[in-house]
Amino acid sequence: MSSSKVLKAKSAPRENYHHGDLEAALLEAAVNLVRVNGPDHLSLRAVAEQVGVSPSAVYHYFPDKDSLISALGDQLFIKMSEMQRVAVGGIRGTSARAARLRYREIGRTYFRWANSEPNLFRLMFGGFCKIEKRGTHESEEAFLMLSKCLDDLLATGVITATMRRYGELISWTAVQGASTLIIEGILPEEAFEELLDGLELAMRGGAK
Amino acid sequence: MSSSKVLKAKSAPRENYHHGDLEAALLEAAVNLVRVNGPDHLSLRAVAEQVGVSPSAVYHYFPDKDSLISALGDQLFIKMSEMQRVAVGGIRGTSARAARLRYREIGRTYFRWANSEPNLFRLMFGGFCKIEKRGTHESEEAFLMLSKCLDDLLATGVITATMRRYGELISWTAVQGASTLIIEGILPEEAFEELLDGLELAMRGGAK
DNA sequence: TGGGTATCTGAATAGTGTTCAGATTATGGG
DNA sequence: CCCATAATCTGAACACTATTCAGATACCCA
Repeated sequence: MSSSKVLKAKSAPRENYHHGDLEAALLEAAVNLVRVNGPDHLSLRAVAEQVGVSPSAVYHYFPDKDSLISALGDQLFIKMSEMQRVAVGGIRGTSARAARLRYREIGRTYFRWANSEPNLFRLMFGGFCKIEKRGTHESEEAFLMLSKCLDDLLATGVITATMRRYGELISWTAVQGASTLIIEGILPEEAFEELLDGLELAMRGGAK
Repeated sequence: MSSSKVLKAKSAPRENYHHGDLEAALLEAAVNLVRVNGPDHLSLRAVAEQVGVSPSAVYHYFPDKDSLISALGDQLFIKMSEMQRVAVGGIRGTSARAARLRYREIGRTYFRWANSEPNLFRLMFGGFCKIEKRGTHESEEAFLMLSKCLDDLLATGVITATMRRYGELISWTAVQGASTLIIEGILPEEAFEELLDGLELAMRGGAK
């Protein structure tokens, strides 16, 4: 199945027995394999082999294969919320225009992440990583970012107070759902910008 | 891992060599296993064993394990759109109230399906089944049902013409996303009804 | 320097998807 | 009715997987 041999870890190609910090190297190797082969079809042995270590070595850092995947999921949630912070931070200003751009950019970043790395997105939201308390925490951070963005929209008079109440929920779920439906080939890619148009319009109105 | 032995296929417990129609029996066994163990962790051998057949027999009906899963996905898409038809058909009348109830019921049925069988939902939308042309077809059928429902809402003056344009996209993606986020434990279950409230409100307004 | 400990290996077990030669049964034509 | 042919299923094999554990290795601190 594996047509081309991948090179070992870049940080420590052939160190003496003890590998600097395996845990990180394993996660890095795993994320690359998942990206290519999907969250199912991840092989523990392949991860170990790519790092240049015995399969058994993995079990000193993760009790399970599923635990490795869960840890990977946590890492991806953090990475994703960092991308959001960068994206929204890149648009400055207190004008209504800036607030609207920020709103759209939050959604776009979410979708771009999903669309550029579908297999990682599937890992995060496909029931692979058992979220106990960690993942929820990171998700709430992204949620707060969206919440703050909607506050700006309300302050600048772009959205109504009524829709402010439901804006978070609708925006988040719609962007999440669109990401899934598009990467699974059920919705066309162009649908996403259209969705953003619709969402912005919906946020404007909504009063009885 | 398997604590309790499951009984053989009900239709033909121990027929003579040739099993009436395997393909259906295999799919039925597979859907039960996926429901319990998740779309990953599905074992071809376990499917064969539950039907009471050799593992090799599967390959006369499906070239692959992934093909079996894809076929299962197709079946689930059909089943889901049938549930939608039943749900929306149960609410009759041309009043605005009936139209609103239908709108909510479409979303609820979608979510109820996801929430009651999370592993089947994950199979459908988690990148397991490679949709070529089939899955899209069934999805479009469900899409048309929602579309017709929105037409009723427009005709009875519940929603504005502007939001009619984006209503399908927003509603579908939001319900899809909420289903995912809730079954993965990221959003609380109560959020769904709140989302429906918000969606209904959003459909009402939206005009500039 | 030596002892203790964290780290990693090698081999073994049980289970997986997949292939293929051959056994078994159904089916249709004489 | 019987036989040849085709469809269906089995058994064993291969390469691969996760997981366990006794033991080898290298680091670190006393």
